[in-house]
Amino acid sequence: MSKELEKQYNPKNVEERLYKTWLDKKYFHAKREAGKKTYTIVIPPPNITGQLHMGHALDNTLQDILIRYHRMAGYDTLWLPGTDHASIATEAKIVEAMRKEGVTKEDLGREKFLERAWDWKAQYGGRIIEQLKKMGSSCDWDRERFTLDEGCSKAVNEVFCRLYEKDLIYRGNRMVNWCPCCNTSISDAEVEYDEKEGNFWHLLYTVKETGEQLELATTRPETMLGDTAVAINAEDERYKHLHGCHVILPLLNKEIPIVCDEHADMTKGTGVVKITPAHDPNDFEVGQRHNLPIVRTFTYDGHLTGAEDKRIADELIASGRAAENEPEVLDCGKYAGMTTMEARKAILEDLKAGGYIKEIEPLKHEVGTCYRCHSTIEPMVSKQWFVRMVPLAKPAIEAVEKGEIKFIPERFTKNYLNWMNGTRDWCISRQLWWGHRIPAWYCDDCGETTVSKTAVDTCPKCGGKHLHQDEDTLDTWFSSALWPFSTLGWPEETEDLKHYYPTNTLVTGYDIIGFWVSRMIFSALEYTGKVPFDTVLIHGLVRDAQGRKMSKSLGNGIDPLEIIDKYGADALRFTLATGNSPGNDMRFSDEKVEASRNFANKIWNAARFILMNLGENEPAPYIPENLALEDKWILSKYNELVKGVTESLEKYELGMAVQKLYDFIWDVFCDWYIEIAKIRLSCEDEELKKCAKAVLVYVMSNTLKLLHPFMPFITEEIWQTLPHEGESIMISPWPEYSENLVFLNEEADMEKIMTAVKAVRNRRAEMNVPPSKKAQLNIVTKDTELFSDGAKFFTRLASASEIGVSEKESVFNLEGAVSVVTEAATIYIPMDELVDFKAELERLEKEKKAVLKEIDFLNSKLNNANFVAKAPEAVVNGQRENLAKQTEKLKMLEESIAKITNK
RNA sequence: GGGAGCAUAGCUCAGCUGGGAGAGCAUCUGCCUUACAAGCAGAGGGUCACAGGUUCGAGCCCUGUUGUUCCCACCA
Repeated sequence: MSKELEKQYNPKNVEERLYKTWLDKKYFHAKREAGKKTYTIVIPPPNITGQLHMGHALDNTLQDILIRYHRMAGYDTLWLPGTDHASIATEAKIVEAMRKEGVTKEDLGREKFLERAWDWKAQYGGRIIEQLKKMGSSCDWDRERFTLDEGCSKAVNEVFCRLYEKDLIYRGNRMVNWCPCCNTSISDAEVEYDEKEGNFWHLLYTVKETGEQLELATTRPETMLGDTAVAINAEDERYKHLHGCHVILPLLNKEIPIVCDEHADMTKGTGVVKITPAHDPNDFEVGQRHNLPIVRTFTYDGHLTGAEDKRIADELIASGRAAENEPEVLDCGKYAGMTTMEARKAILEDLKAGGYIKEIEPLKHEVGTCYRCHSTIEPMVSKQWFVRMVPLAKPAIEAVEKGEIKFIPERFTKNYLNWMNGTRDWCISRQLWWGHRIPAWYCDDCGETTVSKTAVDTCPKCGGKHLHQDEDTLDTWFSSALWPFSTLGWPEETEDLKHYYPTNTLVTGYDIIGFWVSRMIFSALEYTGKVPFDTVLIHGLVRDAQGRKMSKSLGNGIDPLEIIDKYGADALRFTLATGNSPGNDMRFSDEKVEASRNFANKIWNAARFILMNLGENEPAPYIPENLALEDKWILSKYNELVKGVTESLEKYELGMAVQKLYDFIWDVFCDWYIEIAKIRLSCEDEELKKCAKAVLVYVMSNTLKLLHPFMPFITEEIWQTLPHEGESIMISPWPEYSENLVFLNEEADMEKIMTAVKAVRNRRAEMNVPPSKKAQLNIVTKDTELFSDGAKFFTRLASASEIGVSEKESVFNLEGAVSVVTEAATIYIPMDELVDFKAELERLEKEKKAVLKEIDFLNSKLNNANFVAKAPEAVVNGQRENLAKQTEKLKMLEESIAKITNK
């Protein structure tokens, strides 16, 4: 038979072939269909530095589930893919690669360096896209974008110019976080705080006027050369006599003032603080308040400044071109050229020699580090471009407060609002080459700054022709912030933009709410006047089996591609989608993937079984006329499944949806329905056979559709092999809940049979009776018709040989029979030689006791007037029904007991 | 210092708006029952962290405690 499937599911024979077919048929391509509702997701663009890791795998699995579901549910669906140029991260990698060749950026020059960067992009950007495809991601690859491509760059320039015109972007000397390793400024958001061992050095500065020694403490003694004051609190009684006095800065023998400032906290240390406006954010503020000079003593690459540095700075200041807050530079003399750590050592030695150190106190403290290279951040006064955040944040806060954007789970709303409310001006310029160059030109003749979308060759102020463009590039997140609309063509009013914007769902990890989500929201509101998306689905981190973060340094990362190779993409996707709720971290282990792989295999074999029973030219799935009890039962269950899965998906409860599918397919369909269907499949009546086959095909085929978003490959492969209508499962219509498939009575009847079957199996297992040993069953029940018709189930599922059904008296000789009691029936199993009547009696008594307890409990509840009065009617009725059932069961138990005792 | 999450079976975790706790893995027993041993049929195992409170009723809501993880914050 041509339709025969292999005994085990082998993803390798399936995945690549199907993905290619889907691509060839353009199923992923969004066609802007008139009259259909749209559903859009833009991918969080992976960095071109990396390769696919588990975080991407999770993120993209969730997106693909939502996308595939909406596509089947009849939406005009777009999943827009792309990559991020990742300015600082990529540049660092390229510089590192060059270092191994002994080449520096400066050797190469900007142009050649950028050529190298684009080569890098071609190589690694392409690789990560290929990896996304291996996951089965149904992205519209015809619309693939890159944050540094022409359109996105155009959007970046447009935004920069607009903000500059509205005075929402400015340039100035401010305190920024400087990474001496990456040699660039970074934003506040990019600083990570690590706890490090350090010391508190207590230094002594001499007061010029009184000669006394003023004690102050610092964690960074190497900054002392840049001190331009010491601060005390005006209220501090200890130092009131020093107001207006000066201290002599050790080593430099320089006189600096003592100022009164609220920053000096009387309760901490000695209450005296040294002030280094050029190299500490707080001190910078103090300096501003007291008009203190700003003396820079560090170079931007983390060394102490020398004569040449001073000469350049002096020249600038002398030229009159210096901006506000332009720092002076100190020639650090013997310390010039040392790294900051070398300088710390040398300065401490000299201070010690001079008797300026009173005490060294060990201290653990949080040190700012660069989120990319983890070097210690040097706070520096530097001339940078900033985005004014307060006016931009306001509408972004309101949009979320008004519910125009929903976070799932909801608690991340607070996280977002905290971030937005606390945000300070955003430093967007980077001293890097790989990125969007800042569209600002400076006139060498008059110093005028011109910001423009296009290159400027004439100064609009003085008409001068000597202009140069700003050397810096923009923070990589500046372009990511525009991603939801720049990728759709903004600032042009493109058809895509009109059709697919605003997008619907953003799927991302909680770790970049501040970096990315918040910036997209304020950007979208400012430039497009609309929210960029209506829902933010937040997921957690994928950790290793021990719960540790996966990281390169730990070497505990699990490569998704290896998992796919070993277990298949569907198993990986299923693992990532299951047993996991929004916003929570999850642990990843091979055992979990194995369970998923087993599930795939289970489905595969269910399909094999069905196919084995089908002939050639079977009709497309349909519901036959002559439905049996079990057919109505499974159809009703299936119908509930459609409802449940759809509702869960609509509520973004993907883990819940997938759990429902797992339970239905394995426990309901395979373990019960297929087994029951075998009864008719093996009978002689062609009509009955046909009916069973039809229901099997119908339920299987439609359940595959429900599962398709989660496990796209195996579902397509099987669906194609089964009788079907249409080209592909992925463009077939999503199953709908139908009132015609509600069979509550049949469900209840089937439950009675199943409970009885389970009870018989249970008794047999307890007594270690192997399935090969068949036994008679004598069923005593009020539902004689149901159980008579259902006798076949017991033969098939409960190892029964003969079955007798009666309302009262026995059909068989019940000498030496054990009994099982359910709410609907008492079943006697004659198996004399195996029965220990004493044990049997004990067992029955035990069960009776349990039922009595239950009845007691229910009675106490129902006799509680408060409960009956206040609880919902349905709950009360439920308890009443249960009581009736238990009472019936009690009666039957008592009869069974009587039979044994009366013998 | 501020904020948030988590604490449920031996392990990993579900449990949606409060109506007498579930899954996978692991353990134990019996089965190669003609789709599947990556399987089938059973079993054992939980004071839902602790203490109060609200309620007819709390794993779920409120308060506090303990443990743990994360985020934010300029402590010199």
